[in-house]
Amino acid sequence: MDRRQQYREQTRQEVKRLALEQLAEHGVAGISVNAIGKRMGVTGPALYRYFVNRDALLTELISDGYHDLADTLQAAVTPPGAPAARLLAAATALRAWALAAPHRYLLLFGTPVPGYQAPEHTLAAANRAMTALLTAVGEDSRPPASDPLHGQVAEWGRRMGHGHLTSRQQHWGLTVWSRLHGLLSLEVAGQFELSGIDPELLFLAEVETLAAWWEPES
Amino acid sequence: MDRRQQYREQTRQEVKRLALEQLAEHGVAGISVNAIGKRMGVTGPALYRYFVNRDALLTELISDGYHDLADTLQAAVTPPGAPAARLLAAATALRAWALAAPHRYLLLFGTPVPGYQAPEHTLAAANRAMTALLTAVGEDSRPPASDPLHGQVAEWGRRMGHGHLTSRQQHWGLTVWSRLHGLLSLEVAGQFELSGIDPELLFLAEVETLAAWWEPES
DNA sequence: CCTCGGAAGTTAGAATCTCTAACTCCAATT
DNA sequence: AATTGGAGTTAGAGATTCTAACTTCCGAGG
Repeated sequence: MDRRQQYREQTRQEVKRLALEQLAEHGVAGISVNAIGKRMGVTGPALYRYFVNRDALLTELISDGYHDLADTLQAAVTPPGAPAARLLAAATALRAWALAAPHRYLLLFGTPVPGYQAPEHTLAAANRAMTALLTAVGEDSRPPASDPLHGQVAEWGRRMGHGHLTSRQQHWGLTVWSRLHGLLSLEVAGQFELSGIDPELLFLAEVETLAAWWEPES
Repeated sequence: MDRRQQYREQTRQEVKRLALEQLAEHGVAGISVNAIGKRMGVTGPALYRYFVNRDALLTELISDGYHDLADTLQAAVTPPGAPAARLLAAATALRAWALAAPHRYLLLFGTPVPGYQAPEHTLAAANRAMTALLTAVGEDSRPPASDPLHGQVAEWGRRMGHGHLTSRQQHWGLTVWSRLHGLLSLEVAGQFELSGIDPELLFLAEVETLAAWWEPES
């Protein structure tokens, strides 16, 4: 890489780092090109050399976020173990990741950015995160189902590159994901704040319920 | 009510109506005081006679939203029936409500508005919605549990005015709520859009799983 | 019926934002 | 050494929310 390009990349990273700080402190609306420039000791318009506009910056933050989450989940499920243990590891890692930067979690999975349309590249990152979760789900000895739903899920899995799993496993993975996300998004949005209920206990109870899936059928 | 106050109230309602239109069309960022004024044939600053600031307007939309949702859920669970049927009714009503105005759903349960702090009045409305859902949950013949979690839930239920239900029922209600919200928030945020999976089937499958709770224990 | 107080609306403007255009300047490459 | 192009600057357009000062006008009370 060219020396110019190195500096350029360095600056881009610094912009994103500061943007994440502002995101953490003041939410997505706090990500201001002018403010970031000021923090870098530079005027606002200078940054338009590095990002075509504010949305492009946000898009890149989202994309990076998906990749970071995928790495985290992948690391969490890498040590092999019983499915229930892997699920617990993945769920715990997911929650830790979400709570470490709530605004970033919401940036990925909350209210979508108005004009934003996920580019190919981002979808791939999102898929990596999903695949990591499906890895945690793993085995399944149940007979395959053949609803219309399972057909759609199977087709989706083929396109996403985890067609080797049964559609039941993939559906189960989606269910795991949506249930964990349900609790996490409520927690991160502060809905439990005044309730006196510890969201962690709620979360762990849900994980336990999910883990029961692998116990012998009744 | 004074005639002046009548006009005033009428204007306030019109502002909120237009705000909801803009919300539906362009998201929360599209709610602009100036734009609403223009649509009403009035300059922007005129509206500050009716709402102290933009946040106050948003807050009122949120509050109204909770009340509307509570009414909807209450109506859905009013015809008595088997628990599973009531749950299906409530879940279907909730989904219909969310899909009828996705941006409004996100306004209530998505990324929180930056400076926003729910006023007492809003919490009461939110509680009404929760109570309607708990009504759908209804009976339970399981023995009570005594985790720390169930203690917190029971305490919360007492404060919220549904202390007559067992903590298990209340916990179950929270679970129902978070699972439905998990799927709905993903659907409303457009996460299933390119997957080829029909979110309704996913939703109904989850409702079915929830309904199985009332079947005799294994 | 008539006055008058206060509500409602206007314009002007401050402070913020994103983003464009034109310009300067410096450094690396040729 | 000359040139080219990237990086930064200032100026400014067009938004935004919101305040302040001013005008107009209507409903309520005498």
